[in-house]
Amino acid sequence: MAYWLFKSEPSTWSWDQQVAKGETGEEWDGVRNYQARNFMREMALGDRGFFYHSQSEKTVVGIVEVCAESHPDSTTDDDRWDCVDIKAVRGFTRPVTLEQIKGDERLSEMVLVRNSRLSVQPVTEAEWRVVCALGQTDPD
DNA sequence: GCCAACGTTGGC
DNA sequence: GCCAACGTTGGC
Repeated sequence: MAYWLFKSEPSTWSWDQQVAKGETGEEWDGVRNYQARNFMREMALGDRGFFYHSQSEKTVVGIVEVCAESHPDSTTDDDRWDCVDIKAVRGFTRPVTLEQIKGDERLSEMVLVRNSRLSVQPVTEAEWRVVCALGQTDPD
Protein backbone atom coordinates (compact mmCIF):
# COMPACT_ATOMS: atom_id res chain seq x y z
CA MET A 1 0.00 0.00 0.00
CA ALA A 2 1.17 3.49 -0.85
CA TYR A 3 0.70 6.74 1.02
CA TRP A 4 -0.19 10.16 -0.37
CA LEU A 5 -1.15 13.68 0.59
CA PHE A 6 -4.13 15.60 -0.82
CA LYS A 7 -4.14 19.34 -0.45
CA SER A 8 -7.21 21.49 -0.44
CA GLU A 9 -8.12 25.04 0.44
CA PRO A 10 -10.72 24.64 3.19
CA SER A 11 -12.82 27.41 1.63
CA THR A 12 -13.08 25.35 -1.57
CA TRP A 13 -13.35 21.80 -0.25
CA SER A 14 -12.95 21.11 3.45
CA TRP A 15 -12.45 18.07 5.60
CA ASP A 16 -15.97 18.50 7.01
CA GLN A 17 -17.39 18.34 3.51
CA GLN A 18 -15.30 15.25 2.80
CA VAL A 19 -16.56 13.58 5.99
CA ALA A 20 -20.14 14.41 5.03
CA LYS A 21 -19.70 12.35 1.85
CA GLY A 22 -19.24 9.27 4.02
CA GLU A 23 -18.45 5.89 2.51
CA THR A 24 -19.35 7.03 -1.00
CA GLY A 25 -16.45 9.42 -1.08
CA GLU A 26 -15.95 12.12 -3.64
CA GLU A 27 -14.02 12.74 -6.83
CA TRP A 28 -10.76 14.55 -6.24
CA ASP A 29 -11.46 16.64 -9.30
CA GLY A 30 -10.15 19.93 -10.58
CA VAL A 31 -6.48 19.00 -10.60
CA ARG A 32 -4.81 20.55 -13.64
CA ASN A 33 -1.23 19.67 -13.03
CA TYR A 34 0.54 16.80 -14.75
CA GLN A 35 2.66 15.73 -11.80
CA ALA A 36 -0.36 15.60 -9.51
CA ARG A 37 -2.38 13.75 -12.15
CA ASN A 38 0.36 11.21 -12.67
CA PHE A 39 0.45 10.43 -8.96
CA MET A 40 -3.31 9.87 -9.02
CA ARG A 41 -2.88 7.46 -11.93
CA GLU A 42 -0.47 5.46 -9.77
CA MET A 43 -2.91 5.15 -6.90
CA ALA A 44 -4.52 1.81 -6.04
CA LEU A 45 -7.73 0.99 -4.22
CA GLY A 46 -7.14 1.08 -0.50
CA ASP A 47 -4.14 3.46 -0.62
CA ARG A 48 -4.19 5.94 2.23
CA GLY A 49 -3.63 9.67 2.18
CA PHE A 50 -3.44 12.69 4.40
CA PHE A 51 -6.03 15.44 3.94
CA TYR A 52 -4.23 18.77 4.23
CA HIS A 53 -5.82 22.18 4.59
CA SER A 54 -3.69 24.82 2.85
CA GLN A 55 -3.70 28.60 3.12
CA SER A 56 -5.43 29.85 6.28
CA GLU A 57 -4.99 26.60 8.22
CA LYS A 58 -1.91 24.77 6.97
CA THR A 59 -2.69 21.62 8.93
CA VAL A 60 -3.03 17.91 8.25
CA VAL A 61 -6.54 17.28 9.46
CA GLY A 62 -7.45 13.73 8.52
CA ILE A 63 -6.85 10.43 6.80
CA VAL A 64 -8.56 9.39 3.58
CA GLU A 65 -8.65 6.21 1.51
CA VAL A 66 -8.68 5.80 -2.26
CA CYS A 67 -12.10 4.29 -3.05
CA ALA A 68 -12.02 4.53 -6.86
CA GLU A 69 -8.96 4.32 -9.06
CA SER A 70 -8.07 6.84 -11.74
CA HIS A 71 -10.84 7.77 -14.17
CA PRO A 72 -11.69 10.80 -16.31
CA ASP A 73 -12.33 13.99 -14.33
CA SER A 74 -16.06 14.63 -14.69
CA THR A 75 -15.62 18.40 -14.39
CA THR A 76 -13.94 18.74 -17.78
CA ASP A 77 -14.23 17.40 -21.34
CA ASP A 78 -10.48 17.62 -21.70
CA ASP A 79 -9.35 14.00 -21.72
CA ARG A 80 -5.93 14.87 -20.33
CA TRP A 81 -7.30 15.11 -16.80
CA ASP A 82 -8.01 12.08 -14.65
CA CYS A 83 -8.67 11.78 -10.94
CA VAL A 84 -9.42 9.28 -8.18
CA ASP A 85 -12.20 9.17 -5.60
CA ILE A 86 -11.38 9.37 -1.90
CA LYS A 87 -13.36 8.85 1.28
CA ALA A 88 -12.70 10.05 4.81
CA VAL A 89 -11.34 7.42 7.20
CA ARG A 90 -10.76 9.37 10.40
CA GLY A 91 -9.92 12.82 11.59
CA PHE A 92 -6.73 13.57 13.45
CA THR A 93 -7.02 13.63 17.23
CA ARG A 94 -4.67 16.58 17.10
CA PRO A 95 -4.27 18.21 13.66
CA VAL A 96 -0.61 18.52 12.69
CA THR A 97 0.51 21.97 11.60
CA LEU A 98 2.93 22.80 8.82
CA GLU A 99 5.04 24.44 11.50
CA GLN A 100 5.33 21.14 13.38
CA ILE A 101 6.23 19.33 10.18
CA LYS A 102 8.88 21.87 9.25
CA GLY A 103 10.26 21.68 12.77
CA ASP A 104 10.73 17.91 12.72
CA GLU A 105 13.97 16.85 11.09
CA ARG A 106 12.53 13.41 10.31
CA LEU A 107 10.14 15.20 7.94
CA SER A 108 12.66 17.49 6.28
CA GLU A 109 12.40 15.59 2.98
CA MET A 110 8.62 15.67 2.80
CA VAL A 111 7.32 16.98 -0.51
CA LEU A 112 5.10 19.32 1.49
CA VAL A 113 8.27 20.99 2.75
CA ARG A 114 10.26 20.69 -0.47
CA ASN A 115 7.59 21.61 -3.01
CA SER A 116 4.75 23.32 -1.25
CA ARG A 117 2.80 23.98 -4.42
CA LEU A 118 2.21 20.37 -5.50
CA SER A 119 -1.40 19.54 -4.65
CA VAL A 120 -1.19 15.74 -4.77
CA GLN A 121 2.01 14.21 -3.53
CA PRO A 122 3.56 10.94 -2.32
CA VAL A 123 4.36 10.33 1.35
CA THR A 124 6.81 7.68 2.53
CA GLU A 125 5.76 5.09 5.08
CA ALA A 126 8.24 6.54 7.58
CA GLU A 127 6.79 10.03 7.10
CA TRP A 128 3.30 8.62 7.43
CA ARG A 129 4.09 7.12 10.81
CA VAL A 130 5.79 10.24 12.12
CA VAL A 131 2.93 12.54 11.14
CA CYS A 132 0.34 10.15 12.61
CA ALA A 133 2.34 10.00 15.84
CA LEU A 134 2.48 13.81 16.00
CA GLY A 135 -1.28 13.84 15.51
CA GLN A 136 -1.81 11.15 18.15
CA THR A 137 -3.72 9.22 15.54
CA ASP A 138 -3.79 5.54 14.60
CA PRO A 139 -1.71 5.17 11.40
CA ASP A 140 -3.51 2.00 10.21
C1' DG B 1 -1.68 41.73 0.32
C1' DC B 2 2.78 40.57 -1.25
C1' DC B 3 5.92 37.89 -3.49
C1' DA B 4 8.70 33.76 -4.62
C1' DA B 5 8.36 29.53 -6.87
C1' DC B 6 6.71 27.05 -10.29
C1' DG B 7 4.02 25.36 -14.34
C1' DT B 8 2.05 26.41 -18.76
C1' DT B 9 1.50 28.76 -23.04
C1' DG B 10 2.68 30.57 -27.32
C1' DG B 11 5.72 33.15 -30.47
C1' DC B 12 9.80 32.63 -32.85
C1' DG C 1 12.93 23.30 -29.11
C1' DC C 2 13.84 27.48 -26.58
C1' DC C 3 12.50 31.02 -23.71
C1' DA C 4 9.85 35.10 -22.33
C1' DA C 5 5.51 36.19 -20.62
C1' DC C 6 1.98 35.13 -17.93
C1' DG C 7 -1.08 32.93 -14.44
C1' DT C 8 -1.59 30.41 -10.20
C1' DT C 9 -0.52 28.69 -5.76
C1' DG C 10 0.46 29.02 -1.11
C1' DG C 11 3.42 30.56 2.70
C1' DC C 12 4.41 34.53 5.15
